[in-house]
Amino acid sequence: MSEVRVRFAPSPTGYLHLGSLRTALFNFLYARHTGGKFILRVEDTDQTRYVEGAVENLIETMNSLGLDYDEGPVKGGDCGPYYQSESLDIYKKYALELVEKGYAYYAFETSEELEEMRKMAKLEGRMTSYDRRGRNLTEDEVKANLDRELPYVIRLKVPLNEEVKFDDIVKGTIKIETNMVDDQVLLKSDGFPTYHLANVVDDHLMGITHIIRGEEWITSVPKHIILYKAFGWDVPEMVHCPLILNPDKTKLSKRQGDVAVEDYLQKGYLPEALVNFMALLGWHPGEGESDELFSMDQLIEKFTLERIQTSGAVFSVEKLDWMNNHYIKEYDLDKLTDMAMPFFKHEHVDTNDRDRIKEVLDTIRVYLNKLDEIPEHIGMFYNDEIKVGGHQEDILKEDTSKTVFRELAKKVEAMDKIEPDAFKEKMKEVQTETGIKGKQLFKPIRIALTGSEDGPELPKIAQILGKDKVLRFLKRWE
RNA sequence: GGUCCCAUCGACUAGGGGUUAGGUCGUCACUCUUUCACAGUGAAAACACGGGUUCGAAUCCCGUUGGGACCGCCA
Repeated sequence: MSEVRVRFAPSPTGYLHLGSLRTALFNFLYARHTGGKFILRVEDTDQTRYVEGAVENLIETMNSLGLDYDEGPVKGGDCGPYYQSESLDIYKKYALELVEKGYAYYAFETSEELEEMRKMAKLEGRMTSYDRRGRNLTEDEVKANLDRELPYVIRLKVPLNEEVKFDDIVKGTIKIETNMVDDQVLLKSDGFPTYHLANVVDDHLMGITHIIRGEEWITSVPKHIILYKAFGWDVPEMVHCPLILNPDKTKLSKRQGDVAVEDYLQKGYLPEALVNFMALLGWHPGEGESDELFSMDQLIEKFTLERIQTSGAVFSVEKLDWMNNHYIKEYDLDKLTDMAMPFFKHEHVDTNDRDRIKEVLDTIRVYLNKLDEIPEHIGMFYNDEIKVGGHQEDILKEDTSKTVFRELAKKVEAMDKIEPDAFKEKMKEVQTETGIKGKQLFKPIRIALTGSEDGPELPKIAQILGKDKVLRFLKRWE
């Protein structure tokens, strides 16, 4: 069997959609699993949707997720160009070839006419596709129109009364009557190809063996197969992945939450967690596998097309959060600190004191579902004074509390600097000496030091706060 | 509306003729921790429905219902 060649072919709309990420990931995993090639191709055939910097952004995002491609923009390869907008003449040549062979034809309707046609069809409850009227034009009429330089498109001449059948690796055998297939525009009046033409031509020219993409494409496969046959080309294997869904089971959309991978990265979801989580949406390693935490290497090793699910999967942030928290807890502290830096900076924390930030981060990471929650948890380490009110203040003003503060302060004063174990020891001593214990002992200290009733272990907090601050906070209530 | 796809706990899923239908997230309870979180233990929680086939169906077939995708000179 020849080498596997798969491609991820996004249109550069400005950001990487979660659904696209999953498609890219499956392509990537399959290529790496089989030792094949993963190709990135930019489908920029819609001039009206050109977005500045989209490709750079896309590549950057893919890189940060560890999805490196073998051929594509910037990197190059033997099957370029990898921007479709750079091979307009090729698509045109193929479109013309089709016309010549009788598999396609010129059509001269304007967008407005088509719009009208669709409206009527909808009104009458008919299929809204093109009514194939352009097929009735005589050769002379076409020639005359062309001579007059009327704007034209080239449309696919779908063979009527046939059945197109194909085997999808995840969906199984699918049959569609050609009468239901639209005479799709292949070449637009601006000279650009549509997705359908460009996709088929490029997939063939680039030697793509497996088309792995979202299920939303499944109804256009017949058009593509008709094209492959018209050209006399082999049809690649079809692999249509189930959609990723909103909680209401509709196709994942912007309206119902963040959909751009960049947004998730920015919020502090770790690339490893994102990859791990997305891989499990619509895919599962199979029987006997109860674990769900996989590194990229493990995913590559386990990934097969046959284990892709048939039905759509709801994107659940709760599980992503859990998984991300897991990765945050396990992550290399130095790398995590690097990633966390922007969030500290944003809170105006002195980022020169990296060691201290590292310590803070290490003690709060257990609380973090994502890095952007850092601000909620670091306040207590950077307070200059503690603000309390209500029943917390009442607790601090208890006689027993004052005793605790006085005695503890004395002991802290005698310390060189605060080590967690030593601090704990001192608290114990205060307990035995004063007879104050339990909540009466710990709660006031916690509130005095942090202004909060919960958080990480007190000794750890005391250490990070340092002797001076601890004393100052304690003495305020003596 | 037409065509196509899909159907196991709330979510992600395992299983795929005989199982107490398993795991993970979430939820709840308990334990641990003098707090919260983490961790641990446990609980509640599912085969959409109706017909076949079969000794036996969640599993195979058909239908119904429900959901979804697509029906652009967007991709």
